Amino acid sequence: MKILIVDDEEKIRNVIKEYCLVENFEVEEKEDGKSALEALEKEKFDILVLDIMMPKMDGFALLENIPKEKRIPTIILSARGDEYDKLQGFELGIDDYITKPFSPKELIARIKALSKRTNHQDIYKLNTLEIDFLQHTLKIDNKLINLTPKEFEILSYLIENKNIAVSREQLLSKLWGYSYFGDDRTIDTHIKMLRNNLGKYRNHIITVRSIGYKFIENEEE
Amino acid sequence: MKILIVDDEEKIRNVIKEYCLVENFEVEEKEDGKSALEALEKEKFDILVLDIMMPKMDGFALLENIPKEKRIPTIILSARGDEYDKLQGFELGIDDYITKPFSPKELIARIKALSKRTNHQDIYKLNTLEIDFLQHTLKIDNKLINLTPKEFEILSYLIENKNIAVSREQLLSKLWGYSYFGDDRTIDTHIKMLRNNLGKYRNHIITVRSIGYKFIENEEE
DNA sequence: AAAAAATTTGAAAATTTTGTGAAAATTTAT
DNA sequence: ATAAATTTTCACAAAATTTTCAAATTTTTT
Repeated sequence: MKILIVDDEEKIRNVIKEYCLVENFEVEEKEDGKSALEALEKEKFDILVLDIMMPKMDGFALLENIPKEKRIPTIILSARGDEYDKLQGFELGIDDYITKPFSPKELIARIKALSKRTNHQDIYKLNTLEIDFLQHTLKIDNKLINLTPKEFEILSYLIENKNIAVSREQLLSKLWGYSYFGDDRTIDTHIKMLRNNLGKYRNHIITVRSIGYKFIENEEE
Repeated sequence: MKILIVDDEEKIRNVIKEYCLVENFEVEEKEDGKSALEALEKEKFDILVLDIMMPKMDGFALLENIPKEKRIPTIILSARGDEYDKLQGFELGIDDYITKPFSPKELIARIKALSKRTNHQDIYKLNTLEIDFLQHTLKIDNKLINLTPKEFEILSYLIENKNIAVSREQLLSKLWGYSYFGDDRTIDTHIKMLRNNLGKYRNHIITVRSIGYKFIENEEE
């Protein structure tokens, strides 16, 4: 999860950033609209946290200037009780709204909630590979591939964290649950089966030595 | 889809309307309870979006004054944190509520969700399989199949959620009720009977291992 | 180049989950 | 009240999945 924070006050940015890092969110911070726009141009973010009151280009102006196809779920930070802000913001299609002063915990909660309701993909496609999370199915070349539950879980998790190395411990704790006392290497066996089942897509699962595995979207060098 | 919006604030109405139009919903707006009642009298709406706090006749009063046969799925707009509102509203049979300030995107999402769960069809057909949800009948090859009530409920639920894996817990909570302390496996037995009764359509009920079951529309390769 | 470390792999063992028939319990109809 | 129908429980078999383990392989380090 990658978050862009735009606020002119450094203190606020730092607080938010700190909390985000605890949650393992990737964070980029900008202090004005212009540099924020540049960042949005270059990188892909999941969520935008945006202060309304900023010198030069304010939050609304920024929103208006984001090209349509680059718009992302946005949480607005604004001064308390500013009804006018709210309405304006709504018209521009913001997704949530929190008034200053706010508790960083609440902001985090809202970020999570927002990402959950916007980034809930039902289907993931990569060329002819297609995962339907609702149906619990994997298709390759339009043919159903039968995955075991664990294989499906692992694949889902890797894809949720695509392009990110996921450790064995992480997999174990997320997919097996808190107290698992089995062999680390169990995962390897599942990965083996998973790779076999992925057929020609098998090398999208990369082993990251001494860490774990990652699912890559683009077969890189 | 036709929506009636009742709110005394013009700005809010406009925002909602705009978003609804993007979704191709038909919209009618009223600014008070009285004119809303008249509109409900005259036209047929699919969903009512209703502000609680209004001068003269408030939202609750409006709900109470809608004749029983004219009542429609309702989403309440209420001031944040007003717990009392929520409860009162629920007792009157509202279907969802959202607190102000709200994101219009979320409202749209809720409207869609609500319409999905209330506007269910009366009849479902798949080749020569035909379910009449009103009559509670199942026909295959034009022959009546006698299902027990539970079997019919399960089949209905699976079909309402066709192509989605449904967990045993979900089935239990939806079909048996909140607090059921029986055996999970009861469901399996019902599924067994259901499959037998479905005859040649038996393999439209797929078991999703470690989850539950799903009804698939297309027998996939 | 050898040793060490980490991963892959195949096969077997252990475990879990599901299908099914029959009986018991409960509800509904006669 | 009795019979019939429905629902639930249960246990065992069957099927599928998960785990273990050790040898083989690959990669990294010394």
